[in-house]
Amino acid sequence: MSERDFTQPEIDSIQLHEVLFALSDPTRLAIARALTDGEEHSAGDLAGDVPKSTLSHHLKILREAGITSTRPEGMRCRVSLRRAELNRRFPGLLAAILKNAE
Amino acid sequence: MSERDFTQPEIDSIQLHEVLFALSDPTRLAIARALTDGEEHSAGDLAGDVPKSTLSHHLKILREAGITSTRPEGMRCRVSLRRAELNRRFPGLLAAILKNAE
DNA sequence: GGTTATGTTCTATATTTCTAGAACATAGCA
DNA sequence: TGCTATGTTCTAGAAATATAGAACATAACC
Repeated sequence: MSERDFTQPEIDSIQLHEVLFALSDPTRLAIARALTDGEEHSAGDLAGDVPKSTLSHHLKILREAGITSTRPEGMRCRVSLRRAELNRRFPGLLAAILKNAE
Repeated sequence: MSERDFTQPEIDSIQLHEVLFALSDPTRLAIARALTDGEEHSAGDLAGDVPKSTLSHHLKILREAGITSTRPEGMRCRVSLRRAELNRRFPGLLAAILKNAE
C-alpha cells in the first residue's frame, strides 16, 4: 500500500449516539478539546501520557465517529476537527459539548 | 426498608463525560427523548419492547448520570428530566443533544 | 391474608471496550 | 543501505457494559 488509510465516514451517515459515545471517554474528550483551536495537530502532539497504540485507538474512534479528520503528511499525520460538517449534521451539538468541556 | 431508594447525585458532582456516556446508548437516548415533553412518565410508559429488568438498568444509569429524577408514587415510579438543573450545570448541552435526537 | 401490578435487585452470560506491548509500515535523512 | 521518528495494526488480557430471566419488594385492592 502506497498510502495510509484514514477513511472517514460520510457526514450524513453518522449517528448521534456514536458521536456522544466517542466523546464520552475522558481521553477522547480531552483530544477533541485540544483540537478546538482549529489547527491541525500531529498525533504525538495530542498524546498526553498514553502509549501511542492507545492513542491511535482513540484517534480511530474519533475519526470513525466523524468527529475528526486525519491527513497523512510526511511521516506524521495531521488531525483536525470536522467542525463545520458536524455542525451541519448536528447543529450546535459540538459547540455545546466543547464549551462545557472547558 | 419502608421507602424505595432513588438517590440521585448532586448536580455539581456530575461530569460531562458521564452525561455523554449515559446518552450514547440508543435505548437511553430514546428514553430521554420521550421525557422532553416535561411530564413525569412511569417506567412502564417508557419501556419500548425491552424487558423490565433491562429498562430498570437503563433508568438507573440515566438517574446516576444526573439526567433524570425518579420519584416513587404508589406502586409506580415517576421519571422526569432534570432539565433546569442540568442546564445550569452544562448550559445548552441537553437542549443541543435532544434537539438533534429528533 | 391473598392476589395482582409495577419495578428493583440478584445472578449469570455475552459482548464491547480499554489498555498496552510487540511487530510492522512509512517517511525522511545521513 | 542503514538509522531514526512517527504511527498503525496485531494480539492478548482486563475491565466495563448490555441483556434478561428469576426472585424479591412494595403498593393497591378484594
